[in-house]
Amino acid sequence: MVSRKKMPDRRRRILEFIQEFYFENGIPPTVRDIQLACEISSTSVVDYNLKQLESAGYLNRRKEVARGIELLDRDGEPVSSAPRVQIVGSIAAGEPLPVFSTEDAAASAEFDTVEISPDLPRRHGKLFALSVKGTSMIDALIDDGDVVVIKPTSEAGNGDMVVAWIKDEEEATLKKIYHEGERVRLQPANSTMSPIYCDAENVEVRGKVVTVLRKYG
Amino acid sequence: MVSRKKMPDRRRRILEFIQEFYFENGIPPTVRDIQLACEISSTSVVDYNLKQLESAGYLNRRKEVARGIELLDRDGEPVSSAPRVQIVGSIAAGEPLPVFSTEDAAASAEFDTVEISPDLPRRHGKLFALSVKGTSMIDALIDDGDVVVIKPTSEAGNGDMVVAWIKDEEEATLKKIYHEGERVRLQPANSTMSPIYCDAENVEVRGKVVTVLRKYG
DNA sequence: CTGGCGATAGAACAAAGGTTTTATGCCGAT
DNA sequence: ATCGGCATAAAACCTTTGTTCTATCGCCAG
Repeated sequence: MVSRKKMPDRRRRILEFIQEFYFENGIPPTVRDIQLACEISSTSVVDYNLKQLESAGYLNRRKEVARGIELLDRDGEPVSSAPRVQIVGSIAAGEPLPVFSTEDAAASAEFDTVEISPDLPRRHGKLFALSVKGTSMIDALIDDGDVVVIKPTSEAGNGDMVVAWIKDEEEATLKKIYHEGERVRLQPANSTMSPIYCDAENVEVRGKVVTVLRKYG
Repeated sequence: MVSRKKMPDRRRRILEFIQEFYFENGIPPTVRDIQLACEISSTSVVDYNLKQLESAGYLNRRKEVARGIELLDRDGEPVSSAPRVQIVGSIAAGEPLPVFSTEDAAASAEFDTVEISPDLPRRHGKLFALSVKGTSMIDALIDDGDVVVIKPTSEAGNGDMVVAWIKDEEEATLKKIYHEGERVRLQPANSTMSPIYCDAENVEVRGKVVTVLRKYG
């Protein structure tokens, strides 16, 4: 994998400028745009730093193409203007959760997708989605038909909204999680509802909820 | 305004290619990319058609800039890769609603914005957003801190989720609306809750809710 | 001190790509 | 027939922009 540490100031500045420029103009900057903005004396210096950024995995350069810089997200994927995530299944009380791994999802192309805001993959990397079946998540303010976007992980900090699988109930649910020693508190997002307490052994975190999508009309 | 009718086949093809190319590559095509893809014998023909498309309001051309084509949406606004809508205020029970008109919002630049999925403005045109203060919309499955994206309109069909202002209660709310003769039924999104009935005269629709944004973490 | 390495410079080159000029075929209106 | 607009052509032109070459500077380990 690519190293992601100490980057020279100027290099960081260049990268930030590219992101900002692309965001504002919808096209990548030229080498000379960068040169000007970052007060660099020579285009060759820009080129040098771009090459460094490229081999560090921050961006891609289309050869001999005007404005050929292509920004990459943390997984090395191009930052698309209309990112989509796959809906790998549904979540409902009492139904097993679909297994979702990066490989699986990439391999099986036959899933629905939803378009999401571009900054989500920028911030969280690879994401998946589940559609919610039924109103069993209503205490988490999530309705039938809503789509929850999930960052796969088995670790969760206190207060994270997670996809939790409660083993002995055979039930999947969306709750805020709090580790309290031997047990786990699952708190509905709806503050008027009461929490659930479970044995820590009995709860499996499958992912963190990044956002909820609900469309009307 | 710009006329939007009978467009020569080739011109339409060019426009579609630009959209497709930009979508797939994240950068606009060059004149020669278009020439090749649309099987046109000369760059000048492409240029000619681009000029036509430009004066018809479909796109913008940055002069003397490589890959300077900028697609415009139906309002003549650049199709940004990361569209943002302004949060023109907040919505809460018992507080007046901010006035939102296209002109107002464009003029006063000092608002927060949220990034939204690009297909929303494509489908709905100009949009606004309100941040929800307090838990008074909890029956509509909308939490404190959520942001609702709104298409401004005073008309609403049955079943639309709308921003409704109830005059004599001096209260703004988010509900599904149903016209029932002399009166209006305001139905919470949460199916376990009961509807409210109001006099039709007493309810003002300010806009339709297009989507709800809720972020975790 | 000194060779090596990361970073910077200045200048020039060459390909990519926007723009222009001039000419031609195809109508529909006069 | 013919004039004018619309659309198409071919070729050249020239700016923009990626790329390369060579040299220098600071720093650090040997």
